[in-house]
Amino acid sequence: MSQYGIRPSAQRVAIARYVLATDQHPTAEQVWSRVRATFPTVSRATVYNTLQLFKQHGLLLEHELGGGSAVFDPNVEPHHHFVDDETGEIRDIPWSAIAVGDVQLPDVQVREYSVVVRGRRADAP
Amino acid sequence: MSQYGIRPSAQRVAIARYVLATDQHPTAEQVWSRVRATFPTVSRATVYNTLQLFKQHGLLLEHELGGGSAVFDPNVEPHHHFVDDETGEIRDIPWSAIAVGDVQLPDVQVREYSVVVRGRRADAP
DNA sequence: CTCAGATTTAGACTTAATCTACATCTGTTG
DNA sequence: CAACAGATGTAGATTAAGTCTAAATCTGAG
Repeated sequence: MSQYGIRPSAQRVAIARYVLATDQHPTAEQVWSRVRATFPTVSRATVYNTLQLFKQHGLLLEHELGGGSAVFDPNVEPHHHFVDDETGEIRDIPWSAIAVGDVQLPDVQVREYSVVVRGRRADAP
Repeated sequence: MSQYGIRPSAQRVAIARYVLATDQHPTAEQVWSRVRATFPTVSRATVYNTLQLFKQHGLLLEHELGGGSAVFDPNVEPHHHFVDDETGEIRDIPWSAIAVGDVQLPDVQVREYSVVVRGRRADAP
């Protein structure tokens, strides 16, 4: 973590161990709740601050995909997303799984783009 | 409006006149604020309820594209979105402007998909 | 006209997220 | 090692979006 210029405090390490390893796309509140299991005194503000810090240093991406709250994703490579209409669950889709042609818009410098897919599990009841 | 089985109360007409005609992608709070200018007694609950009603009847789409709040869009045809990193402004992109290949995911029934593009205006300071 | 059901209202409530003021920790310097 | 400054963390207040509730009002069928 220090390679990124982030001082590895105990709180930050506890947060990192969870959020940099999960593929669950947790919300900030879910991260807080999860981290408190092993670090009961960690405050909400520290979790929110640390998530923003990780994001600023390129360790995390923050997505808003519905459900009313932002989720965090340690997969910082370009990829697409699937959102389950019924459960809200989010799944990463590999970049190569969807072919997207040139994205050029008049008067726009494109920084990034991705496809958001919504639907349901084929075997859902 | 009655063709859709929606009783056209004065409040609903006032809301519809704004939100079904705009391309500004307003949030619910912005709709409320805008409608109050011509209908000062309309309540927040009515605006929220009516937006959901219009959405359920296919007159509106609701998008979450960052900025922390949902926006409403009377353009219900498939299309993509551009989000300005600096202003948060949202612009519709015609479906035909971006070529997207087959979207097929294992064990998933796809209901819809679209591309979200982020960047800045080319002439921004 | 009456009344049941639909609609609206004001305000309380919930939740995510941010902010603030103070406390604590840590690395550096003497 | 001790002291200090800056970085980090804390609890709790605050804000903002959105939802809910109970009561009031409207509307149209009979």
